[in-house]
Amino acid sequence: MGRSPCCEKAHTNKGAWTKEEDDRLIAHIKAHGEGCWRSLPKVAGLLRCGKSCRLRWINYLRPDLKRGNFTDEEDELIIKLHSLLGNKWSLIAGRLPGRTDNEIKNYWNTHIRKKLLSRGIDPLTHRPINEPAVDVPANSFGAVSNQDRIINGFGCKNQNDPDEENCPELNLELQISLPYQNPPQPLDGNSGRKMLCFYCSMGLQNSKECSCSSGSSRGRSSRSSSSSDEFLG
DNA sequence: AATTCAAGCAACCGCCGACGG
DNA sequence: TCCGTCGGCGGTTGCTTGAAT
Repeated sequence: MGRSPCCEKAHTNKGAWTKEEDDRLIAHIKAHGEGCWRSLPKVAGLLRCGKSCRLRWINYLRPDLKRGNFTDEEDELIIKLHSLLGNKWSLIAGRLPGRTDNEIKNYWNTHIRKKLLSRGIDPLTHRPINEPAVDVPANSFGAVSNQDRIINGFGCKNQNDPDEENCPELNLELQISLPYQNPPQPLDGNSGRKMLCFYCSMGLQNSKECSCSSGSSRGRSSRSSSSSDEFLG
């Protein structure tokens, strides 16, 4: 007695998607929206598993996807988020508009891991590689010490009292907020570039510590709940 | 020019939690 | 409360492409 398969595998295509399949999927979603993935293939006339359709749409066909290389800013943001969240790719992707969890996961494994290794940082723990081994759980999420945060450039220690946290906002007690979208950003007077404080770069515009601005409004989706609205609240 | 190897990426697999009956 | 279904997620696989020999 195993779990029933997600679809009838004997009559589904696998492997790379053809242009025709893509077109069918796009046309169907444009006409009917993202409805029930399980029934979508049948309705759309696709010989594909519903999961496969969903993956193809989310990772490749969605119109709001940002294709192309990652910027240095995106690199650094991914590194910061990974040090805080671990391999929670969907959460990380939520902070990078136009990027998908799969894309970020692949990018991490192929580029950022090497980048960190070349800096002498263990991509798993975000610790210096030659630092004496400490008892670190396999999952680095939650295992990142204050020292690590300082090492990685977002120290939150109170300089006067190392035992006191200055950043209650970084209590990532698994309260998830929605991806922030285009918060108001002050301009750097010299370069004209938009400068974000750390809190904004992490999507924490509502943070008391935010030095950029206040009162920004953010988009909401149907999945939001009153508790998850208050990220780190 | 042919072959081998490695890197990059799209797609698949299986597990888990949420939800509804 | 239990059970089945579904969507979503993270890990992994395998194909494609380009570099090296």
